[in-house]
Amino acid sequence: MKKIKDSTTEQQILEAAEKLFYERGFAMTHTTDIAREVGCNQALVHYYFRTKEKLFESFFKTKVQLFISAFLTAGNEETTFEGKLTRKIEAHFDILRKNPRLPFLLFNEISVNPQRVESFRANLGDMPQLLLKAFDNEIEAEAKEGRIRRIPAIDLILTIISMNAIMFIANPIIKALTGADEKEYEKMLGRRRKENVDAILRSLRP
Amino acid sequence: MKKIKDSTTEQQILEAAEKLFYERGFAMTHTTDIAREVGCNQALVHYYFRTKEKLFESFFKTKVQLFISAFLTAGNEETTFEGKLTRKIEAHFDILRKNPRLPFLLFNEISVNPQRVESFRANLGDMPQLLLKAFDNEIEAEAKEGRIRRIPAIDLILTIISMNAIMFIANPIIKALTGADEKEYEKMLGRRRKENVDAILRSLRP
DNA sequence: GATATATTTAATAGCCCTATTAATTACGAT
DNA sequence: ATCGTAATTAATAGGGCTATTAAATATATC
Repeated sequence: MKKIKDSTTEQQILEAAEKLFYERGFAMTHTTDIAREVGCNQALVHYYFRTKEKLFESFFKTKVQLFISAFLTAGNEETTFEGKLTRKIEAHFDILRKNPRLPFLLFNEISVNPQRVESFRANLGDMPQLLLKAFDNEIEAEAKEGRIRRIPAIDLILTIISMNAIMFIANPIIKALTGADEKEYEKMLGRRRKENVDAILRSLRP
Repeated sequence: MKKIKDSTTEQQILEAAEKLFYERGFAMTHTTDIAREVGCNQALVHYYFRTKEKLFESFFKTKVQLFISAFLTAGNEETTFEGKLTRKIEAHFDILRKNPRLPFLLFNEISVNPQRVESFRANLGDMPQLLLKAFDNEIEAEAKEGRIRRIPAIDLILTIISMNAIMFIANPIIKALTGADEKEYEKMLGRRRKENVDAILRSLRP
């Protein structure tokens, strides 16, 4: 009666949708494109996901969680503040490297369609506020020891996100400005990963 | 025979287009929307600009120049490296504040439609390369004096762009994460403007 | 193997969007 | 006032996209 295992088709559709949403965003990805990508009939896309909007959301939600969780999990095994922070920055960078189009899509779709912030908020609850408070405390403790200057946690987080994300968001512009090809760009990425950690740690010195 | 002065209509269309392109991007802005915004017939949009694509380009070009020129003009009256850099960072931030949707649209449209990089490149020629080289020299001179550490100019510029732009690109997400309203957000912006200069200068210390 | 259910397809309704065309009005020059 | 050009409009062709429907095929269950 019931499907035991996800037949591969539904999964395929989701994957094709992911690829195309990444490449073109929501508005410019059509259900016909998705079907063509999978090699199935366009009606199937609607059969499984009803509407394009619902398909997008089911893709979007999992990605939002992925994007956020980088900060939460990484670096907790480290003992020093500097060690923890370094690992968090690196982990964030690495997840972006694996999903280079993700930050862009995130910012884009939320901008164009502000209601999506709700799905965002619903997924996270008040975790952000708690996280910020905890982070503020850590900073305060470290500052009390005189090892770093005081800075609001939100500013530090924004700095990390922005410095890491820019390489992926601005990828085509950077290539155009610098004339770098794909290979050189990869090298830049490796350098930038170190540079970001370095610059951020320096910027925190008292 | 010839139009002496741009009749206001063409200008109005361009302005309405600008507003809507900022709000919704290219794909989701329709010529009918633009006409409605202006209060004119939709055919007029095509009468003046032929196609939606051409209309977009004529808006896009001027904006690209605006975006770039911030770096070139600002701070040249200052004498010290630190003074110059500070002014450049601030000027860049201020231009973004006046055009909060600009970086986003820039990144977005170039991502979705990579051919636009050409219009980008055509507008700028090899200015970027020259600029980078000049900046590299300034950094080297300053580093030789022991006042800052060595860093590739491209990294420094990317840091500036990313740290400044993030507040505008991620506006809705930041509001969602922090729960800030418009007023609080404005305050954050003011603080962030200072913080960016501060953090960047610190990150350069030897 | 018969029957029920799940999957897939073909066809299409209905909508909205871009761009064009042909007709109308406004306006400047002589 | 008239003629010519510019500006504007109404109407619509033509195309593409989403979503639905009804029919066909595959798959599981008994």
